[in-house]
Amino acid sequence: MKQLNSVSQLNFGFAPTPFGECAIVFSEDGVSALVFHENRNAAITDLKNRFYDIELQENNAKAELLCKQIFDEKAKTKLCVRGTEFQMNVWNALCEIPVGSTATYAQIAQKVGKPKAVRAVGTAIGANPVAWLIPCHRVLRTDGSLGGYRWGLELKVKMLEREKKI
DNA sequence: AGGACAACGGTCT
DNA sequence: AGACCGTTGTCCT
Repeated sequence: MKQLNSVSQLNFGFAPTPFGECAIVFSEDGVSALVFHENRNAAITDLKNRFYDIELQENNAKAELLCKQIFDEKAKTKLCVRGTEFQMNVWNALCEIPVGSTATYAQIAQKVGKPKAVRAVGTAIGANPVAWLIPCHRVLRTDGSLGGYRWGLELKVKMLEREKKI
């Protein structure tokens, strides 16, 4: 996955998904954010926070096309995100969890070469900017319980169930 | 099965 | 420097 470096402008828009409406931020280089929200204002606040230094241009038509591609087809979507080196490592590790299976926070910590940084892995996963595409929902606690989810545990469960069927 | 708790490491203020 | 966290292992009841 690519690192988003200094750009002045990105596209964003709202679009329907099987899990409710999402807000998505994107460019030629790939998806920079995909978030769920209670209402559009909350989404905008969230995104302005993440991209405080970048101008966001609304383009819902493009956003809908992109989401169709993401959730209908199984084509791989390019990613272009911003994060610390540690976070990038963690997110890359998440992308290696196969569809339909799960991993634990401890396993991810192991994978990024910092077996004791479990707690930090948790926060890094929580900072994931791109729901679904970076499959942070596939990470559970070591004891098998759900752990947390930034956009609500209910959504985490829905995503896991949908993947089970594929 | 479930609660309390210390230790852990990255990130934010 | 201190606090916050999508955790974990251990030690309880």
